[in-house]
Amino acid sequence: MDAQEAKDKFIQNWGALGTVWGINRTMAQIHALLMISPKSLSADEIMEALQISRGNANINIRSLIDWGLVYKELKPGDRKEYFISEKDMWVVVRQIIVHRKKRELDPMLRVLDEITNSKVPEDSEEAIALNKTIRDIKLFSSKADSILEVLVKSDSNWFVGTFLKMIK
Amino acid sequence: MDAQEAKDKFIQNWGALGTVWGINRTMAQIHALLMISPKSLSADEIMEALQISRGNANINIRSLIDWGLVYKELKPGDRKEYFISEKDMWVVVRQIIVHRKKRELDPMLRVLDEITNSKVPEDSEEAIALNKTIRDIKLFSSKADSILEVLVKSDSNWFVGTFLKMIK
DNA sequence: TGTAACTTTCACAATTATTTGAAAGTTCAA
DNA sequence: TTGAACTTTCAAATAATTGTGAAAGTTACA
Repeated sequence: MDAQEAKDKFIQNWGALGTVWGINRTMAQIHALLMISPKSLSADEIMEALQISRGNANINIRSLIDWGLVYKELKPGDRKEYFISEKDMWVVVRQIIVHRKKRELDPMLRVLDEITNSKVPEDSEEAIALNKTIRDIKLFSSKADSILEVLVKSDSNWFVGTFLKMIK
Repeated sequence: MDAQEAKDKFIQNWGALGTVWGINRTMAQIHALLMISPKSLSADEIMEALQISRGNANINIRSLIDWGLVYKELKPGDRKEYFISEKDMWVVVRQIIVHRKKRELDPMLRVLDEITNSKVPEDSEEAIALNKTIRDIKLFSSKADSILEVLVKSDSNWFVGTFLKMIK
């Protein structure tokens, strides 16, 4: 396998993985491309490498910046913007967790609270089961939330080290 | 809010959450419906409650069984199959992790191994960066894998308890 | 066996998500 | 200011996913 082939394979697969992680294919591919690029790339270079349109490139680069996975780099004396990716896997995963927690877990918890606070009368077996399910999810989520908080705030080495010690 | 309204709201939102978690809307809705149902339901009851077709109900019920989130229940003297869901949130999340790890993480790691084993010549800055990225991802994944293994094998109370103690 | 009750399959339809590309907007050096 | 270089937007096109429903398949029991 030559270098180009290996690169393509990596980008393709990272893209496929992204789709099942709530990250669209192009966004994940741009991220893959930047992760394996030793230097920052311009929008045009990204469009060229992945054969995508300007609009598509623009939107997905912005999303990546939004997620904290890609940074802008301005070169003095050049009007173009260049992009460089976060390369520390720990930080990458952390950013994804933070972002998705905010986008998905939090709204769900809001809905559950809304239902809880509206005091659905427990006048049927069904209503009781609903309330119990909601209580369970909230309890579980608050635990998951604490764990994710720690995970997000801690340093990779500390976390993995302590964790692996704990299970011995 | 009455009980029906609360139920619908819960089902709708659980469905929406599913879509961003690699689980399709209907599959998540059926799961929600079963989670808040104190008794097992037949395919017809599910179709009726969610207003979906027989084919759709069938396929998604099978997937849920596949994921280990729903169980068949056979009532003596009744040819129909009834379905009941896993209600322990810890088990639900665990099953999802197991299933997705198998479906997503493992194939990615296979691709990375394939690239590594094909010995891409490190004859350019790019090829070096690619190899480094792949090494990093593999290192990270193997750590994540150990952690998930423990998480999957352990009991909820033990896990959360030990974890929260550890971070104090 | 025959047949009624139930489950599964699958071609096509509907829906949803993504991408394109051209036009509008912005920025900055002259 | 102007206009060239660059970025952003968005309506329409395309692609991908999901859902439908009727027909085929399966099963159990008379």
